Amino acid sequence: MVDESQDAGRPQVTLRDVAEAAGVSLATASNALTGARRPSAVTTQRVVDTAKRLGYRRNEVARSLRTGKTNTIALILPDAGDPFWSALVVGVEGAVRATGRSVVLVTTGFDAEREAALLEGTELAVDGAILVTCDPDRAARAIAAGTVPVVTLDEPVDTPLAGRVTSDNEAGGRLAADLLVDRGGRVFAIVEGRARLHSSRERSLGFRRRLAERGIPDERVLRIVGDYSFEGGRSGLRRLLERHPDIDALFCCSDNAAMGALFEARDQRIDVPSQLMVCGFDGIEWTSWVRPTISTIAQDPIALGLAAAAMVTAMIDGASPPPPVLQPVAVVERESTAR
Amino acid sequence: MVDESQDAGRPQVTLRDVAEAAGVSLATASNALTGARRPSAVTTQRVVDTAKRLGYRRNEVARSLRTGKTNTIALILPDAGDPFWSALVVGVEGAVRATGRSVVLVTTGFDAEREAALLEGTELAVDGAILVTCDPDRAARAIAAGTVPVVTLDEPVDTPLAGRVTSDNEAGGRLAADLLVDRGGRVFAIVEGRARLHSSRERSLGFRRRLAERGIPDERVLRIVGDYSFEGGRSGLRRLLERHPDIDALFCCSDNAAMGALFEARDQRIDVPSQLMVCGFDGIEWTSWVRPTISTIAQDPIALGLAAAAMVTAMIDGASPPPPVLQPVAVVERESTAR
DNA sequence: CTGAAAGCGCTAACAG
DNA sequence: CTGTTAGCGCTTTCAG
Repeated sequence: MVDESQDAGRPQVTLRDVAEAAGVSLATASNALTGARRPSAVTTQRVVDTAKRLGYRRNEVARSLRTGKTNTIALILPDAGDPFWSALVVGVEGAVRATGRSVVLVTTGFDAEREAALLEGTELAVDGAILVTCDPDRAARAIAAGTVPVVTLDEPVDTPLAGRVTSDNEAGGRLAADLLVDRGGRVFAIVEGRARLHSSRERSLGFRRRLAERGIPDERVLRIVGDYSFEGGRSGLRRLLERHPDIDALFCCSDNAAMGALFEARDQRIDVPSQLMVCGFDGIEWTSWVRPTISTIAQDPIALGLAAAAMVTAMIDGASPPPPVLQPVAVVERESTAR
Repeated sequence: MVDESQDAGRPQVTLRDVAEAAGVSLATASNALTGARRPSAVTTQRVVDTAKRLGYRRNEVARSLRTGKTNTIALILPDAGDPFWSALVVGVEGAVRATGRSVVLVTTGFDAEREAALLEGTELAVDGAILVTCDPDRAARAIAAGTVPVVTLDEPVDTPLAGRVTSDNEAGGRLAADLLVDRGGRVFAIVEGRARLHSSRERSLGFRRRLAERGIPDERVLRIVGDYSFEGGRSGLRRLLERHPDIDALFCCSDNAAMGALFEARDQRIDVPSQLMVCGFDGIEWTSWVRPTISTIAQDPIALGLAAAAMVTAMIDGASPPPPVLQPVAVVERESTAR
């Protein structure tokens, strides 16, 4: 059954083989190739040449066992297929790679227990983890029980034990409010994400606070809880309209939801933007590919990935969780709010 | 500088600690927890309880060094942000996870040398690799020089050393041809992907062979080399129209390109589908979100991931590369070809 | 500047 | 059924 004939022909060339062939000790060979302590130039050269000649490949696992570092970071998220999250994967992977490590990608399918098990368990053999949680409360406990440094990304988790990198969700909500007010909105509504998500609460809060500052009191802002999905936006708008057919300015807490809302409006023969303005959140590519193109509050997934990678690196090197990083967001104004 | 105060409070609990606390030998403790050989129920229970009490976490790195297996598969691809590839990431990650392994995601940004270095080098410490290549020829050489089993996915590589899982690209091309002929196309054109990609060649070949069978000889089929990107489709159609303004049926070898072509048509005030029909390839989600919705030849990224994971698993267990797997594709007919 | 030796934590022979 | 022992391949004191 288990034949293990791996690469039957060539047994692994070890550092010992190289050392013997080069006529130096194991220690010198190691130093020549990996170089904590640099041997003489001529010795180094001889070792390097011998290694190449023999086709030596360093065994990273043995190295990891000895050094206690795997040079690997876990990226844990609910779904790598979501357009915004896949952009985040790109940002994180690039930034982590730039630190000389690689990324172990694990998706949880929105299973909070699985997410917690990954954080608590040791099944992963990584130096640290970057987490996009689907359940901040459960994650907070898991992080406390866990053993490697964790940076929460995009979706904040309320714990001092983890680093935190998010977009400035509240500022984003405020920008959306200004946009919709400036373009002449009168009856405002919002499709929020799932209630337990801080990001959604902050976006909603920023939106409503800014509306209040612009003269629209909170009790006049219609709210519904959906989620960040296409279907969440679609059914969210439908339910809103059932009770308030006069809504003319909608803020969706994700672009997926904005997309869903757009489809619902089309089905109900409500023209966007003349009858209903729509503003999304995230800034994913296809918001510019549909008609009408969708105005949105854009996050910067590359910058988010960079910040998360830097933070987890610092924590691996022994730092306590640095202060939270808040990435700026930007308004992208398009047809869906053009009056 | 390097303080390494990791988890300063608690030093790692090793298996030896557990064995001592439970009053058994190291071997018995190992067997109780990992169980190649099952100790008596009572002993096992005692060890398990002790491990839990001490907060023991198995060191996967040490285990890997001993067993020679990392339980990790590399997924190497040009860009995890591309809509189709991100679907593929989802498929592969899920399938690999189901085998009890995890995925190390590495993107190459279309850098063939980097891709080759990953395949040849040892920087990765994985049991096997699933490769979506950007340069089949370079990859073939790298695979020969490499040391772990490789399965090429989606984009075939011409080497007997690697396993191969692809969609039935030629059949897909034929389906596109039938669709466009059946809907009344008269002047046929194709925007191909980059010349070195086998997938593109096969899609084009299937398309043209089937057209020939339906009475449209190859020399009447207009061809242009673009790439799989949005911009490739957009500029591809533009260049085609410059020379042949009468084209009325277009096959794009990717959905991204079909999307670009749709935009070019809109800019040139060419109505789709009445003046120009467009068919894409891949089956990504947003082809159903634009107007007109785009007909396409759908691949099945979940099935592809499953097949690739199964194949690489078999190869890790010592099998020679199994025969290539060809996944079926399916026509998805939508507005862009509705006459 | 170089070498000898210890040992990271675990599994798998081999004995009892 | 359980224990003893020998490493997996590497880095890193500690001596010379």
